[in-house]
Amino acid sequence: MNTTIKDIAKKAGVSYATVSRALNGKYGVNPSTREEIIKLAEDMNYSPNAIARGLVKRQTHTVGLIIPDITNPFFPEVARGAEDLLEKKGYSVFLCNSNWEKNRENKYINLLIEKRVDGLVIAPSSSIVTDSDRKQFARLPVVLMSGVQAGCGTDSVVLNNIKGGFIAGKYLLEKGRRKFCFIGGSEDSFSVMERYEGFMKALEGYGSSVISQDYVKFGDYREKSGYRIMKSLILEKKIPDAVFASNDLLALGAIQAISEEGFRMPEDIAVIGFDNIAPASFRGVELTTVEHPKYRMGELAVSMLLERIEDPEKRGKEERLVLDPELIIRRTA
Amino acid sequence: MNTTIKDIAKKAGVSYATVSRALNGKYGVNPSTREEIIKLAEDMNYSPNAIARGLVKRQTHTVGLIIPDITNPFFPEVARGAEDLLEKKGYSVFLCNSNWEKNRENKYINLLIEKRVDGLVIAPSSSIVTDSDRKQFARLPVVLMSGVQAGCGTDSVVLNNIKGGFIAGKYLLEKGRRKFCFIGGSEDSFSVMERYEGFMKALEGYGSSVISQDYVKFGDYREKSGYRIMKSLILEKKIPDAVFASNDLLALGAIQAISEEGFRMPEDIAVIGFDNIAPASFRGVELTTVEHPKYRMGELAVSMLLERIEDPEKRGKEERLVLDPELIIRRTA
DNA sequence: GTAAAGTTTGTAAACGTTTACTATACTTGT
DNA sequence: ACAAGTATAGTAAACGTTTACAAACTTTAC
Repeated sequence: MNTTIKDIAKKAGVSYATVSRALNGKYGVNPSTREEIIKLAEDMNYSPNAIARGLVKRQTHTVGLIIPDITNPFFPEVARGAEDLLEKKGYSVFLCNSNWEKNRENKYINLLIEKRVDGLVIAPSSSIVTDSDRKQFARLPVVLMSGVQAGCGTDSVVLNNIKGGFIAGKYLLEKGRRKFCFIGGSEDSFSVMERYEGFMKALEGYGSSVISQDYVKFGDYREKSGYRIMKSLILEKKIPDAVFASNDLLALGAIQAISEEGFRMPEDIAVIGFDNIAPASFRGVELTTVEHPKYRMGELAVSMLLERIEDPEKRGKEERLVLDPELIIRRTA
Repeated sequence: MNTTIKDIAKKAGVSYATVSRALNGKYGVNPSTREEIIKLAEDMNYSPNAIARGLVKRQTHTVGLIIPDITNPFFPEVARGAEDLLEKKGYSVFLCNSNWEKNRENKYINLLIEKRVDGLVIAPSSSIVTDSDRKQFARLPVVLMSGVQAGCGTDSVVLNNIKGGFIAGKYLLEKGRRKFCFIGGSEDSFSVMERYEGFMKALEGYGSSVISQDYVKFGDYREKSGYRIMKSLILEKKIPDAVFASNDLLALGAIQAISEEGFRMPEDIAVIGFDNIAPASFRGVELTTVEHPKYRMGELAVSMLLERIEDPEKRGKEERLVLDPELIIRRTA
């Protein structure tokens, strides 16, 4: 069994209140007894029980981080940004993969509330915030990240996706491209649609001459999906001169199909991805893409959360932090 | 304030022991009262306090996962394997990045012990297990992963690195390569040295004619390091016909240097990496490498840990699970 | 009709802390 | 020498559960 404060008290011949005070550096205990107690604690291999402390203090110094999938190269950086700041502030973090399932996400939210985390950072599996979500979010500070609609009723930190799509489209246009293709992840995804919207906005004025609806395709967020979409487009003899994918994985898949079919990049077809995940910068890939400050996003989300945990005043104002994207020009466009 | 069991008891007009029993599906409460209590709990938005429960049951259904860096593409898969199984078993997981710092790792171990996790899965930042480690590990079930020496005194799941190095060397030899280069991460890393050892074993009988000491280089585990090492080797006119890197990131860096310098792969120089991280399979990369069952490793480590948590009998036997590597032949060798 | 057994409920202690309140023993200043 | 203040320590309640034990009531069996 673990040593407790009472064991120490007994050995030191004092009450356990004194031990608590001594160990927590509180005012009002004789320096010599304090010293003795600290030494005793060390000798007895004492480790304070954070569970018991959490019960009385009603806070656990723990937060939950719910993301769709840590295996998706977008999220490790977000997680790292979050964790680094949390660690510095003395918090621990529960990692939860929702696996893009609303159901698993909800189960986790409930579980974390039961475990009395001090707050929640969520990169939601789906853009829509349900009533049941809202009910849960009322119980504790929550900050949403990435792909969250304005007016969702919760604090959030997001990317300016519209701008991201816009700068990609604008660049391609300036490079003289005139036959565009858009490959998106899920049509239900808010951020995908925003990127699409921004992209189309850049193309305004050029109208349907530069992008026709059968060059706009949706799948899931995976490489394979980008590959399949691009491949079948090419096989149908629909050859664009520029492809904008709503994320890098999709773009990577598209690249694979494009080079398999013998087209050169960017000469024949230019490709721009989104997010600037690590593999995008590898030699032999060198994907032109839109930078998404992932680490920063995780960090900011946590910083907002901590503010709200520490100061209840700041809660419920539905603040929205918007990060700026940036075009990273490499080989493929 | 959150609803407690007592609030429910008051409203239902029963003692709170009864509420506890009802909610936990324990034997011995009248079906109709139980139903009423459950309904009441729902209406009152009751969420059981896992902290309080943890205090009395002396278990938290929580484990800690300490890894060097979730941003390193090796670890997300490990983490996912761990988390998937834990989730299924009703456990939550603390994610901790040691950032390869022994100091941060130790801080985390202490913190997690304070938070009374039921067990720990650690991918250590350094291969050596110190006395202070051992002292902490005696307090709770611990399973070590990856790069852990036999005889370290703790249960572990590892890869057969020697075999991994061996099959890489053997394959290269069979392909007629005769001028080898080895690029390793830290020399202090046990798994790097094992991979080296296996590699050299394959080359036995050929002796120093095929690999000289100035073709054996160490750096850190990052892409940049592989790039730098390979680049300077080539600039010194030391041109091997085969490179074996102790991990894929290093190999990716080496590839970059090699193609920048105008050599063809595998014709001029063959490259084999290690771990088979996701980017290794991308088009334009297609790195030949040694598969490391990462997801499985996370899963197995957790499964061992859970065994030990649930059955104290199984503790302290220093069991060692060894996974088998496998050569994945792609473009670069 | 009653003893035995079973069902349902309540009481109270325990888990390991923190902390408000109280009590005692020293210091000071006058 | 004594009132007032200060430094140090102790007591006990609280945090929200679970659970051993006891109590009350209901069935069942004969």
